[in-house]
Amino acid sequence: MRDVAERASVSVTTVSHVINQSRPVSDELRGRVLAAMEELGYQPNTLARSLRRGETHTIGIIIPDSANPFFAEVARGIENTSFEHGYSVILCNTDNDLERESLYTDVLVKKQVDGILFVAAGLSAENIQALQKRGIPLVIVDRQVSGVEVDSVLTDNVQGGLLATRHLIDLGHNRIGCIVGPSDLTPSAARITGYQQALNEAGISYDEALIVKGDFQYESGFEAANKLLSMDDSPTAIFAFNDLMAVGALSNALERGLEIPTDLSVVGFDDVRPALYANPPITTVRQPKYEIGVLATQMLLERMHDPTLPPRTHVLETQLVIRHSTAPFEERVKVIQ
Amino acid sequence: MRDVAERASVSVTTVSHVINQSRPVSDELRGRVLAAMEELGYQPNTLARSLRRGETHTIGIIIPDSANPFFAEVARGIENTSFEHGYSVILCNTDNDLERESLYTDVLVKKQVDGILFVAAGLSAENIQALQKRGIPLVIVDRQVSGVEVDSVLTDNVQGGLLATRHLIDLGHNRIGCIVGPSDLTPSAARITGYQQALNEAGISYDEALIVKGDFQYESGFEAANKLLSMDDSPTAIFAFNDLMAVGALSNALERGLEIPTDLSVVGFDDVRPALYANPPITTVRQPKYEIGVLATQMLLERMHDPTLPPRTHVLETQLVIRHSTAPFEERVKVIQ
DNA sequence: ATCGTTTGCGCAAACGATTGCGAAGCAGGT
DNA sequence: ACCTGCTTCGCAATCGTTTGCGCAAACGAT
Repeated sequence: MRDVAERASVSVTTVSHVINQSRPVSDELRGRVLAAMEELGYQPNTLARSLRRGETHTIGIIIPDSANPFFAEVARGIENTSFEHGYSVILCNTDNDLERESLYTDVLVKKQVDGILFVAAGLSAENIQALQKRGIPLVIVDRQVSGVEVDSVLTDNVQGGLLATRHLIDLGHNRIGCIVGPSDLTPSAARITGYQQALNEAGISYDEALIVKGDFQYESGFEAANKLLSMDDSPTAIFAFNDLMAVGALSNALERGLEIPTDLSVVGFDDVRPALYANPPITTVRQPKYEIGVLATQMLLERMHDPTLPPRTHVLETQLVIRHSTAPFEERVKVIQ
Repeated sequence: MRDVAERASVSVTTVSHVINQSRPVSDELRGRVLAAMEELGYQPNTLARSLRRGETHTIGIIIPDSANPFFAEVARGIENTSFEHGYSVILCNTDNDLERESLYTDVLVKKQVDGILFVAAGLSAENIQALQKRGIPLVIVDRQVSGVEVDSVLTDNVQGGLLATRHLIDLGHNRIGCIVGPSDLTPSAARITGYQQALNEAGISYDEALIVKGDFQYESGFEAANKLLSMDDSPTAIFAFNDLMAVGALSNALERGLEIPTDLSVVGFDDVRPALYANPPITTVRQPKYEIGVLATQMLLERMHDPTLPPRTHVLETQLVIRHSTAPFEERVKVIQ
């Protein structure tokens, strides 16, 4: 910058001001400065600017696994809108490891990111408050953490559970297996609530035996379905709490020689590509993944620009996407292989 | 830092040296400094350090689409090893948009990243040389760009094409449809070479009509298979140049009522999860995706530490993963629907 | 007593920008 | 001739570190 100033015979102050348009500069000088910058191939040093300004134009995103199709979509939404607003994103995968999460959080604050997006993160209310106290803008995505006021965007998981279950009930099913996620996670709990609510509406009693726990991975869906389908009184439909597990369940059913959807209905959650790729394509509850990322980023940007904003929570609607893995239940004689 | 120094009654110099262990400091003073840091909750300012040191401990990764399962795996490999070595990664998706790619590249150099990983990027030899001239460490992944010496890691795509095609030939197929990628991309071209080579070995003539172009997405695989399978003399096997297209092809075949693998064999490329999830699970050519990311990152780190290193190219082997989408070809009477 | 080497420490100048404050120049009004 | 009010600009401080250089004390050996 000093070189530029010298070449244009002005002070660095003036150079700074023509770069940032932070003060009127005569056309004469502006021209000289611009020319000098051009000739020297000058590139402003973002680091120095950040140091002085106290902003890095960078945000951090803490996420369990960017290779998981659900989170991958969310991340793309985040990255895209960040880019549009001139922000870069530092990607931090935690694999649900709390230690790694807090390590990464530390790195981010040390790097002075302008804000942090916590996607399905495990941090506690105290952690959040500590960050807020330090003046770090943040928004929580896909997790509900009580005991603290914080910007967050989530989807209506109760409604999602309701939609899926009602759909199956409407098709005549009354023994509906449920492949749930880790019980400590808020989304899973909410979906169970929706499931139960739908059963209640229809006067179907809740059967604990039909609930099998998975971990949101394909393999666990396969195993869970294996349990459900080898029961004496096995369910005629399965509601998996995400598509990966639904696909796993589908595979297991197919492997047993079941016809889908004739012999078994399957519905998933999320609406990620694998649900669409499956044969038959799987009926699922869509979460607006990309939009979640977009919205979360917008909220973060707004908070960064105005830290006094009251905390807001956005709850997004889910939507039932009916494909070919669900069909009416028809009473039939059970064939014993 | 000044506060810490004051509280410990030492100079900031000493504080700096106890932080960086860059000079012997008496136990007495070190103790006082450490205590002061603790009491004040002092966090060193990474920005200032980077400015002074000329290193940010951050690398950039330029990639077409981190939501694509193939790239997602590569990205995880990158992120993981970066993390292990104390580096953060800035994620830049380009969607194969050259302008966005160069915009992002610009941002990265302005942010003074210590190095850049170009994954399947479209930059030219000139672009690379320009960056090299500016002293920016970089490595190219999954693309071969001629006319410039640069670190790069790629997979042996000729071998991959060979493996897949030989497998089908060994099963007795001699009309093998091929769903290729955009022809300007080096991996696709190499796989075609492998395909042709395998045909040659077996004395099977190359039939242009069996080659259909896709764009590496599911939908294009579906469409391409649609073309191939509605030919009069349709192929008995399909080799898709990535798994997404293979899954698309599979769906199309299934939709036509074909039995897989009895009526049609399908093999993919990459070995991403969707290939495993499919029913039947798809035979494919595995690329060590995660390892590619790991290796590329290691190479980048090495170059960063020693810029004088001679440019190296690592070529990784592929591996045939036989699953249930391929079977011996049996001559049979064609059923006309 | 003398001398070269370590060891331990601080001063002040970088690094590359931004910004408060004040000065200079010029026009117009009295 | 003097004051006022704009515009346009530069000086120098500042952001939070690192680091070259100089100095003094301690040490061990001659």
